[in-house]
Amino acid sequence: MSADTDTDRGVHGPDEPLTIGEMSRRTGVAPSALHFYESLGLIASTRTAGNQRRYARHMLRRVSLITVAKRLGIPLADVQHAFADVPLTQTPSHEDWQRASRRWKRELEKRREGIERLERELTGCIGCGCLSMKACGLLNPGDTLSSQGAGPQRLRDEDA
Amino acid sequence: MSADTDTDRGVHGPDEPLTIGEMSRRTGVAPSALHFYESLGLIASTRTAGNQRRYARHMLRRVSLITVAKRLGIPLADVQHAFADVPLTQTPSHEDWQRASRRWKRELEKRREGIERLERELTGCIGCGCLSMKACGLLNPGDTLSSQGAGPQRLRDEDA
DNA sequence: GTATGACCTCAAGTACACTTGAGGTCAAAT
DNA sequence: ATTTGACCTCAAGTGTACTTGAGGTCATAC
Repeated sequence: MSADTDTDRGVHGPDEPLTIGEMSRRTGVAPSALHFYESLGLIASTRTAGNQRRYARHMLRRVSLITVAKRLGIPLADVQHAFADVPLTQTPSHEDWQRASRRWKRELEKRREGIERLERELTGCIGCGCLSMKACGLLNPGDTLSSQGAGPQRLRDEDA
Repeated sequence: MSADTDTDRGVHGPDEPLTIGEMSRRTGVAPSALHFYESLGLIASTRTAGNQRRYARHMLRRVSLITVAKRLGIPLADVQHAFADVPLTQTPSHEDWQRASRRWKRELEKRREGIERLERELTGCIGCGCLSMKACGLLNPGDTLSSQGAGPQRLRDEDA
């Protein structure tokens, strides 16, 4: 409608949905991956009369969050949970995204704290060179304590 | 030899190597995974006359670091790099581990900073609810700026 | 009206990180 | 000597996260 020279379709008003190609270019995620995410229910699309996908704009955000999660090593299953009550089929409200933001933030905090703990411990190790010494508490799960039973395994606690 | 009642073998002096079962129990990593890591050259073992693996004690550390890396979503290929000049076949020196510690620390720093940046941005988003609004800089790679060319893609910068 | 590029589905393939299974050996205890 | 549990190799299977390809449709431009 508006005379314009975008690549795909004439540029749309801010409420018009995006084609899969547009989504892909804007998020940097391959169309095939978008198909895949949709098959998992992480994102959703409507279809045109001719069966082509159209994405509401708020899907950009979802896709971006998926990308971020991937960078942090968060599996898609967990991402699904983080999106738990952000509506998929209609534009989410402020409150929806706020709740989700908080959830993401908590997740990030947990990860950051894990890293920070490790950094502190490694810093100690750099000082004393103890990654090669018995004294280091971090990566020494039982060297001199081995015969004393169930104890050691310092490194496996935090999944629970 | 020493009369003792450990599960595998009588408890060994602090310099004796470990069986794969002992490694597995102490690190929490399955024997099959240890085989696999060995096939990738991430760890190494000597063999007994009867072709069974024996692990030097410093391998515990390597395995633990691999485990940590996995928790952080670091791929094994990168782990290999982080171990670049920690000797595999002989006990690493102080300096070897110090260099490695520093490398690990830098890696952790990078990850933490990525997370922190994201946290800051998300905190802003929680305040304003803007995960659903155009004003948010974080997850809004080009909503209103789309037709202006190559620009957006805020979320893909830091791989390089 | 026809060519071109973007899109569709579905099946199969790929890469990573392992696990499982079959078939057989090793080693400590009885 | 024989049993038992730990170990060996090698091949194939699993789960996650996609990509690639074949064969065909849609939509816009000329």
